[in-house]
Amino acid sequence: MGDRSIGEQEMALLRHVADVGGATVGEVAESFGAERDLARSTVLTMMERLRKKGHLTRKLDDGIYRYRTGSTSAELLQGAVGRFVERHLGGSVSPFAAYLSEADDLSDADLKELSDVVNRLRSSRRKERS
Amino acid sequence: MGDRSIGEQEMALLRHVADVGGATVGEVAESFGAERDLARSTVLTMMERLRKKGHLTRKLDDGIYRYRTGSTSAELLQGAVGRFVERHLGGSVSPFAAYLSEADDLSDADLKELSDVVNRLRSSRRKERS
DNA sequence: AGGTGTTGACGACAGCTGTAGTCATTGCGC
DNA sequence: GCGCAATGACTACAGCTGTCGTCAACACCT
Repeated sequence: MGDRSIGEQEMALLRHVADVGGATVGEVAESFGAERDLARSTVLTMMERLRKKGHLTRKLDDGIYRYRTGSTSAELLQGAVGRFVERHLGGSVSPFAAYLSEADDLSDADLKELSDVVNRLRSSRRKERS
Repeated sequence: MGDRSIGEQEMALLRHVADVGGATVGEVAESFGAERDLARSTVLTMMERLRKKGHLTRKLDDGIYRYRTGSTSAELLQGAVGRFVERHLGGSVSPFAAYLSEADDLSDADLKELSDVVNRLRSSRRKERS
């Protein structure tokens, strides 16, 4: 178990499965796999590795296995971000701020979202300090 | 060349060299290497790999090689963040926002920095739209 | 019965990373 | 002159990821 490390392509596949809410190897190969030009066996191998690592579960359904994730796509991403911040940035988000200030292709929606989050955090800080 | 991929430990080493502004293998082994319990040969191997990949340069100085980075530690981190956002988040910053809103150990300094950046971006947006 | 497509399970291989051992050279102290 | 420590260059190897090929078992269609 314990072995929860995950690669980039694996994460993409995992999110795909999470997004469609469960899928068979054949289905994943036709959508996700076809987009990236992967052989069916490649998709199968990745899904089985993810299962061995505990990121996917499967259940026999009508004769074929249907795979599912335990988390939503958003949760997976959030976890990935957390690991990244922890491991690469040593827990500080300051480098991320530096990146943002240079990002010219930031969408208005992203900016608003960030702004909202920051405001929410700020106001909750104020409360705690009182 | 082109081959600029980099691993986690490699990035840490690279940043260390950037931070001290250039160092010999022996020096890196004694500081960075000792902290992480790495053999001198391990450090040497990593530094040479980084050099082959173009992340480090070296120059004979008093009989021994002194290695240097082309970028500052901050720039390296920023690049890492950029690659992460690009590859894992598909260019969207929204998952980062989700992460932030859950991060309870965010420092006041980090929060202020984020807030400042967001404000700066917002005001420049206003200007552009006018 | 025979061909065809789908599914599952393995085995395999290459490239990257992390980590180290070993060997030859060289400069320095005794 | 000799031994020791520092240096640099190689070689090596294991684990993870990404990618497949192949084989066997079934299910169907004709």
